[in-house]
Amino acid sequence: MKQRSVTDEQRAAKEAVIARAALEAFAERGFASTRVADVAQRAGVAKGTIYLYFENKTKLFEGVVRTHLVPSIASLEGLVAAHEGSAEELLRALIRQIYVEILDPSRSQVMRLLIAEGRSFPDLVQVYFEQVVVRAKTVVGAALERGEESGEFRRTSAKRFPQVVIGPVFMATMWQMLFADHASLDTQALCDAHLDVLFSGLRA
Amino acid sequence: MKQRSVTDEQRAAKEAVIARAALEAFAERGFASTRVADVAQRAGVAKGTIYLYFENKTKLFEGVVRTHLVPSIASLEGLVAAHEGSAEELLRALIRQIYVEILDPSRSQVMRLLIAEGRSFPDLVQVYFEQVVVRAKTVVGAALERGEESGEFRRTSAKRFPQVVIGPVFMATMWQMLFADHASLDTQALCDAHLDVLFSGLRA
Amino acid sequence: MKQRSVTDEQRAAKEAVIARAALEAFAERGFASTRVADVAQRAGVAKGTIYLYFENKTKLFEGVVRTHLVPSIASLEGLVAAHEGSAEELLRALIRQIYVEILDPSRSQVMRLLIAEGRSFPDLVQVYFEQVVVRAKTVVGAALERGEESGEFRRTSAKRFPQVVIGPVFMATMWQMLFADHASLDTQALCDAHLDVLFSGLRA
Amino acid sequence: MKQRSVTDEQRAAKEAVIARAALEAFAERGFASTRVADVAQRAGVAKGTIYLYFENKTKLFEGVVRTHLVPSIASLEGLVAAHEGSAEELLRALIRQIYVEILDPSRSQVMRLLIAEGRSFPDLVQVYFEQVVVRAKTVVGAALERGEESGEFRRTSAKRFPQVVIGPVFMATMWQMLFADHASLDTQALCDAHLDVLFSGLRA
DNA sequence: AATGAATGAGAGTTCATTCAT
DNA sequence: TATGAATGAACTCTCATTCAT
Repeated sequence: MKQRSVTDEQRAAKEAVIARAALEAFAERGFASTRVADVAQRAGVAKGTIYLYFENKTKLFEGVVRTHLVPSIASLEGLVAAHEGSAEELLRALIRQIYVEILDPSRSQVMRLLIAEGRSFPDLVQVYFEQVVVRAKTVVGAALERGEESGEFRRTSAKRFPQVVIGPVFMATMWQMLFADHASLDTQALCDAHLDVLFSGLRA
Repeated sequence: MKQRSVTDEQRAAKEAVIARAALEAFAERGFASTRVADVAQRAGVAKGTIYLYFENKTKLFEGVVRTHLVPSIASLEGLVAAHEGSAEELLRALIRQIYVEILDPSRSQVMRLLIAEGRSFPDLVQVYFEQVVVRAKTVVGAALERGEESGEFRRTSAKRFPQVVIGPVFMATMWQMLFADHASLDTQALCDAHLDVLFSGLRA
Repeated sequence: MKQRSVTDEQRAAKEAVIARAALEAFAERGFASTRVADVAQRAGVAKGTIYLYFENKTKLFEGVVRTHLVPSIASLEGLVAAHEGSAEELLRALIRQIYVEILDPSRSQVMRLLIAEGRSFPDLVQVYFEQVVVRAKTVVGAALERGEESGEFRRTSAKRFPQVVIGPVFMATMWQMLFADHASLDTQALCDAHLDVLFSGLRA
Repeated sequence: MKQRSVTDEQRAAKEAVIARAALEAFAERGFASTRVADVAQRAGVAKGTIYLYFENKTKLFEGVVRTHLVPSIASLEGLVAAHEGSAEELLRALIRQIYVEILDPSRSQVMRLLIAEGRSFPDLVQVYFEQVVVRAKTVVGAALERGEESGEFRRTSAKRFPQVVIGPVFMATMWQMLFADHASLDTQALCDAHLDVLFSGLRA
């Protein structure tokens, strides 16, 4: 048992190494242009070893993306569940947290990969939609709802369209990935500007 | 002369047919996964014919993207130059127009392609940045500035970050491309919600 | 009639232009690497025009080689038939003429082409063998025979192997084609040395 | 160490198999007409395997030719260095050895390839010129010189033109490659006739 | 379990040949 | 008769995947 468990740990560890290498490689070159040999080299293993951990290149991609998909939303949901103060405070905290999460390189790389390869991986898109997008939308929607209920926020149709609230965060991520070389954003200042305009716009 | 002009026209026409087919194919599958033969079939020509119009697959991609890159900003700049009413009216008109432009399939497909393949085509990214992004940013920034000057808008740092204003439009586009199958957006309603929140947030 | 004859002349003239262009192109790049479009450009006609004069690329090659194959031997045969002086004088004249003929660029290019492409064009090799090689061998053999009969030359087996007599000429041609850039031969001096050694070797 | 050395041997062995197959294929069809798949089939490996040993088709050709280029001259140079008898004996031995070397199929095939493809591979021609031609010329020239110095040979300009001495050997090779089917040479008898005429011509 | 040599399907590209003009 | 745009077969080269070691 102990023996096996050690082996399992080792296996999981190497799988993680490969997955990390794969994410970087895919993010850098896209799915089709990434060679399995590249991933192997980055991971410091031989080409054939990849196939001991992942069935094929497609499964490798799916595995890697899935791995990096889910974990971030729970913390947002936790914020909402735990929060006891004003709706504005809650929404501010949420948005700031979203900025943090989404600007994390491996998270934004996954988003980029989904935008790039989504057409070829509809299952991944669906998982992402259900596990991330819908939940994030729900969380933000709930905060907006709470603010309207409490009378803090005007009644707007924003709660039906949390995209209005999230849009700038999303755009900032894409901007950084594409244009950081040309004009890097001061995301902290952008976040402040975003919150300033947003809450002026929402307040009753 | 007439003869030649007809030939040139024909050439341009066929080049356009190929370019259109290529845009669709690249948008659907990405650069690397798109086979030249696919583009040919879509365009209704033989594989070899592509090479009479484009030097190679890379040049085809660049050509197609470049073709669809530029044209939309001039109309926005025209709006600003011609506008005589309030800053709010101007900005509303601008944003509505951006929604229209950006949601146009060929325009949004090009954006998606740039996000997907930008790492491999830095020149294209640069052109897009200079010809589209900077100009759009300038236009929106100018409208915000005008509103602050006239006292219509509060003094916020939004004018330094037009991304706050544009973000929702951008997100709507990406949403439609990725999630239209799962939950298509009512972009008209979203635009209204966006403008509602935005101008409440901006007004002095 | 006149009309037709003029047309025929024109046809023959253009065919000759194409053939000349083809010879140059083939000599420069070999059969497989020569593009029909290259020949057309050299000849100053359009690609399709070639096919009005030659059935296909292979026939073009065969035609061109055949055209340049035959004409040179008759003059040698004429020399032998007409000669009345000593066998040495005859053989000297023959060899000098062979130097002249064989070093002519178009003739040596044809030889090179046959060496290069012979395996793929056995018919051409056969024609060359029968129309050129055998006849040249016969001519030289006859001169040697005549010298032995007259007592001018020792009886050697050279008459069975005119290659011994011709070899240096042949080698000089190949040398010039391959090594002219590195060390061009003084073919006149080489011819003199050749004749010097040869006739000292042959004389009774 | 042992392990690695076995691997190296295996690698070298397979490379040699491929090189041999390639030489045959190129000799038979020329560079451009030879398909990499043909070489692979001859070598009994898959198409892709060729590329594990040679960068591309051109490098394969160059490698193969280079491999078969050099080795033969050293033995001739050895003959000259070691010889102690008469110049005639030396030159006879040299020429007989040249007949042996040059008529060896792989050697003559390489010569044919250089004649055929030299225009496209000037580097190979240069190597051949420097490593083979110049050295052979020097060796033969030295033997001639020695004969003149010792008073065995007349003073002729043959020593400036060893082509006069080598020509028949060279021609015999080409003859065999092109015309063996039509009239195979008795190279032994030709060599005898050659030496007979040559030394009668050279003797003082 | 790990390796990396070997495989061969598949892609980009070229070019001999055709044919509408 | 002459053109050159169009075709598609055939080629080189790559790379996901397998498998003997």
